[in-house]
Amino acid sequence: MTSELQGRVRPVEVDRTSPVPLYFQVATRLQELIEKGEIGVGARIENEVDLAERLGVSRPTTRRAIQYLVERGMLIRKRGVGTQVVHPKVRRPVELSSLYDDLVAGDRAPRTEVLRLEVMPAPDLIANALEVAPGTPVTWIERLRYAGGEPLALMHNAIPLDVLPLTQDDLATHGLYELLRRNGLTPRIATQVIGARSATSAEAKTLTEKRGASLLTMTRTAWDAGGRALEYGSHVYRASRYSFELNLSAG
Amino acid sequence: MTSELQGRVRPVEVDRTSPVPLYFQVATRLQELIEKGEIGVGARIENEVDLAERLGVSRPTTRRAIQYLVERGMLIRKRGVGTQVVHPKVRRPVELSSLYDDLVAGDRAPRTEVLRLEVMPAPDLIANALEVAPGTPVTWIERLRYAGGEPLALMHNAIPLDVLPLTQDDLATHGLYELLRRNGLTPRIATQVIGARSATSAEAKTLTEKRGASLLTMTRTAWDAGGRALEYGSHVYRASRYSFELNLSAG
DNA sequence: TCCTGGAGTTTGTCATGACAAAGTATTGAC
DNA sequence: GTCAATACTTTGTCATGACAAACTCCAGGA
Repeated sequence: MTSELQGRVRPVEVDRTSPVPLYFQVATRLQELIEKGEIGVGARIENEVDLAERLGVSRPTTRRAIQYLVERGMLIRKRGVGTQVVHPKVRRPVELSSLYDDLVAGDRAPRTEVLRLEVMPAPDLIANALEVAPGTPVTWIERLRYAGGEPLALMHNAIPLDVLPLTQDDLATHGLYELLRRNGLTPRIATQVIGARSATSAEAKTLTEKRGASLLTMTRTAWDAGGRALEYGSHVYRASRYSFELNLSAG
Repeated sequence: MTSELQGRVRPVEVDRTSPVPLYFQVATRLQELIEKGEIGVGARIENEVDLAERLGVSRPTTRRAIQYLVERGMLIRKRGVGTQVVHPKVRRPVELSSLYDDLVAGDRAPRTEVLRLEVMPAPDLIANALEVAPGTPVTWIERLRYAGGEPLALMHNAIPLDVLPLTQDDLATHGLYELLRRNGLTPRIATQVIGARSATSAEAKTLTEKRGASLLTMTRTAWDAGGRALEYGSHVYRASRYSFELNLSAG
């Protein structure tokens, strides 16, 4: 019960000429120390006041750095006690990225086949999800996504025409989210529903599954920072090849 | 193009005698105004400096209140532009709650049947998920969850014995998370994997589904603020009756 | 022995002041 | 009239100072 938990952080230098905010420099450095295990799980880090003084930054700056890691689930703070390492890895909140990006990052050789691409007036269901008037022109896309040479997912998307016109070539070589971002459209908020159902015979054939095989379903609507609906998607994944991973943290 | 977007917030009073932090009072009041539609979607709110002055609080306090709503997806900020309402409802991040709590909240009359409850040494898979030594004593639970009189989910959980001893009676009438919280154990971080598969004949029978019906699967490990693993769960849900809803926001 | 009270530690909240950076709008030159 | 430079607005970052609240620990009294 003495000072066994008093893991002291090593010197952290800040670069005031850098355009990177100081609080972020401090947070990044702390994160490195924790990920490398130099500050072990369970250890308390230096208190805010001392840490600030040693780094030559103000206490609010130090606080903000620590807060950043608290929100990511690495640290917890207790008033009167201190700040403790609870997990050596960053637990990201659920990410807002496309399947394509995920596969690229996971080195699973994605390929996309565009089955259909047409402009049509939005039916009620889609108009409702996108919060636009029924009949608003949208680009309707059906794509088959392969990974490692095998079909993985059948994807249906609707993108309002005035958000972004899309071509077959773009979609064959890039993820939808990448195309959105490239045009300055950044998804910021999304609502998703994840469920499951059995494959229809057409779906089974397309995905090279048996009829009645279990499929994961995901429908999503994504909005940009301005509150404009960018995309509605209704996808089915081969449950035998794919699952969703989530990291949650509660306030 | 004049000032149509300049929705000004009405007077907001702060109560300095209240134990509720000022930033939270301001945030709550702003949230109310937005939810009631008094500040419409797309409207800009007053700038930080003016708002602070009018409320008689400092700019950091105002900033913190606004930041709180930004993180919840109601507002977005742009440097040089201002702060804009993008959504009239709070978009909560994915919640860390149990199915039981959700059903109670949704008024779906949950009922729980405890099929099995025993203490056993943790097998490798579970020990691994809980990050404890293999063989550590855990309480192993199998429960059948009903909603609206019908079976909804078959739930398997492992709780380390030194975290919390459990009895059959407790579990029949309360959700697992409620029991944890009641004993001062608050889940703070969790990792989940959501997938799907076909029901085995035993599962189908228990859940009154046809053999081969699609089931949603969810495995989860939850940790408390101290980084201690509280619970490992492996559940299957009737896909015909249940799906997961998520709200995401990307920084 | 127990437990109550107070001192000390550490994070939580709040104020004030200052400058930087990123947009927007206006003005002026060509 | 068009375009570029400039002024202005608004949020982003940072410092300093102060007090409050929650927790731990130890000493003293019942």
